[in-house]
Amino acid sequence: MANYSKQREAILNELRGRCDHPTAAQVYEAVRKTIPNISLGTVYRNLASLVESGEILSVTVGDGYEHFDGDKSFHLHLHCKCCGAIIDSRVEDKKIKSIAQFDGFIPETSVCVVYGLCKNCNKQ
Amino acid sequence: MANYSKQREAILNELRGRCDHPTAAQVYEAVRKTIPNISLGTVYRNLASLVESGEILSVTVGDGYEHFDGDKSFHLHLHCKCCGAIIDSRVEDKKIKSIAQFDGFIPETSVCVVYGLCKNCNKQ
DNA sequence: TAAAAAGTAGTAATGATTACTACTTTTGAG
DNA sequence: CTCAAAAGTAGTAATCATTACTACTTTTTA
Repeated sequence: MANYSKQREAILNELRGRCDHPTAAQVYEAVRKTIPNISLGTVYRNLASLVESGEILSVTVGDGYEHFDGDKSFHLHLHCKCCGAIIDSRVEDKKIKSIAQFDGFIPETSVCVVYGLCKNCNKQ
Repeated sequence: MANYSKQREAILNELRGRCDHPTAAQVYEAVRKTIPNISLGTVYRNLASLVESGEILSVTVGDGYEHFDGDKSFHLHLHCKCCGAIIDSRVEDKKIKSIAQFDGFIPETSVCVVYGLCKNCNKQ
């Protein structure tokens, strides 16, 4: 379905090689060092297809940008409303509420979204 | 800080009186039945201020719209990639992975974001 | 190895959201 | 009460992250 392309490989490698949550524009800037004439549209298209195929995650925190995460292992994203940081938190089978004690972060609200197929759509 | 306005009250009531996750445009259409000349910009501004004050939640599932939730109690949002439905799931102190059995939903990936203040910003 | 399928660069267009302006409502001190 | 400052609103214009489009290139496969 999805053919190989060096652009998509470079985008995936870039995301897997860093532990932050870059935006499309930030991925673009980074990949340009390897593929100088890559197009921003190509970055957007490949990020979307990598999210679609489940190879990366899309993280939205309400700052006006879509963020991308090459780490699919389950973890929480602590978003500081003050500085805008997105901090990874691994709760490893503990209850979600236990994040209260994580590294001094003061949680206020949380939103969890699980992506998949609902009962009806799974039947079809 | 935030003065009273009948527009914001109507928006908050609308969100608390329904159990889905409407977009700004859907809230606008609904509130227009009560306040016919309310402005779409007013809806956006008040939704943002209600999120800011923690009275409602913003839920993003990657469909290009910001969704709003008047129910602040902790629950998961199951987003069907096929029909686009956003289904509430109350796991009530259970482990996140247990959502696998929820009502026939087939989970594929999940993204949890916790909003609050990081250690550094809490100091200041 | 050639043609169909998929992908790309570069640019134009889209549209959800935000900003702006003149006007109205709310608030609270006098 | 009352009136001015502060906050909010309607209506419209502007923004800008993201998507669509087109001519061209790369990948796939028979």
